[in-house]
Amino acid sequence: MRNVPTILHLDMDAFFASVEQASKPSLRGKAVVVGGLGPRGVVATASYEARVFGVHSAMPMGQARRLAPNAAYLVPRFGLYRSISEQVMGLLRGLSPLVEPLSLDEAFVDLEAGEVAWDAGSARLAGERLRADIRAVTGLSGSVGLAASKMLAKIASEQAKPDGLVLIEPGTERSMLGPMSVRILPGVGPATGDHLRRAGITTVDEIAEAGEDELVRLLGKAHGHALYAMALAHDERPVVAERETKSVSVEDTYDVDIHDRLRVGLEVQRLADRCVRRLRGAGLSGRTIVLKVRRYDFSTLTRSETLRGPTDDPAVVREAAARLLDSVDTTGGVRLLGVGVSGLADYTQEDLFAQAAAGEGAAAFAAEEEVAEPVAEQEVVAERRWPAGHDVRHAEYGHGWVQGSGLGRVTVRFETPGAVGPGRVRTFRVEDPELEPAEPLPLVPGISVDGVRM
DNA sequence: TCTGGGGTCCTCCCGCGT
DNA sequence: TCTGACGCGGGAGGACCC
Repeated sequence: MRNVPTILHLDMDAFFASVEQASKPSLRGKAVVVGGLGPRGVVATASYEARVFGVHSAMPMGQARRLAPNAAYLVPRFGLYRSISEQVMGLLRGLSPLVEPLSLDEAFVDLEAGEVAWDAGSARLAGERLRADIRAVTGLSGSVGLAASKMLAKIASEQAKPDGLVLIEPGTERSMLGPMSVRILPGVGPATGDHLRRAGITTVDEIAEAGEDELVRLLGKAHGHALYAMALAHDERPVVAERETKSVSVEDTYDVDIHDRLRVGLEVQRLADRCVRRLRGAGLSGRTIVLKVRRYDFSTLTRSETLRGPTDDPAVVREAAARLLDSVDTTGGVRLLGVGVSGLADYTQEDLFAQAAAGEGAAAFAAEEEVAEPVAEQEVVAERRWPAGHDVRHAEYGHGWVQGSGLGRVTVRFETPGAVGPGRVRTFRVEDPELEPAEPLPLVPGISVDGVRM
């Protein structure tokens, strides 16, 4: 392990919620919850104001609404988050060629490889400058951790939150880590945490004291060795810029369990098509088709089938998924269905025969894009057409966003990211011809969401 | 109170070939 | 010829992460 704190971990603060607050002045300083709004939705991100009420990620939406009934509840806008994420990742790549994104809002950077830092002082300077640049370009805050390894840099950024920077001086990591809960180590979740607790191990120091053999006995080879090393603050994992995709999958949780076997079959076909579209979009094909079924009682099972060669043919994936479904008992109803493809190969490695076969059905397949769903209820139509939080434009009142919809009405607040105070609120009929969906506006005036100066 | 979606990695089991 | 060890691919499930 290097002995200088030149690995940087960036974690954007409450990313989705912060983006929404930046684009909607009336929500600044308010509790904001972003996530699925259906009956089975969960919280993706809660603003710090909402966390005060006990709302946190992965919490069922219903529970969040009871805890914070007056918070703003919004549907995620991944397109917008992705474009802002790209701006941030661009800034990171300006520091070093070794940038490893972990998600839209997190990344590791090897500052030494970028020759922007060689000791604690220069690393801290680079980190503070980065935080200032992120704020200037996106208007958002990010927290930075600096340490001599990935694990410690990540722990440091956690401690730095929100809107801070923490640097762990080499030589101090064992004494810092020792008294902390085992749960701060990467790879220790609820199950492993319980497992260790039953063995009388609750702190990082106790892992080190237990010894490597005992850990391997408790948790198995790979996990035991890795955890013991982490507890001693040994982590040699390099920052890796390019990581190849290993699988592509899509899944849907249904608002109401599906009992009709025919309908289950149709949904599986739709998911297979969506999965193939994503696969092709990434220029990939794969050999193993996976069907995932979550039943009414939340028990989850997967069935898979490995083909003789890789495919990106929708018909082949549909048929495999249908065969797999034949082996699953769905009586009692299903709450989730998913289709995935793994064992990926580059599309270009596809043999010519398979490509020719794929070509035949391609036109028909492309035409099937987004088949209209047979939706009965007016409410659902309104919510689909005017999702809470999405941008709209009105011929007379200008740019705004949907506060809510229902009973044939849609309520819009007219304001833009640059405005100082909250904007006016108006309600319209859902079919109002003067109202139309709109693209998000840039968060920082003069800098578009694509990062281009205007 | 009732649990998303998209991934990764690990373990265990089984059958097969050597 | 029988048996076992072993490696490997495939299949299922589980834990974890954001």
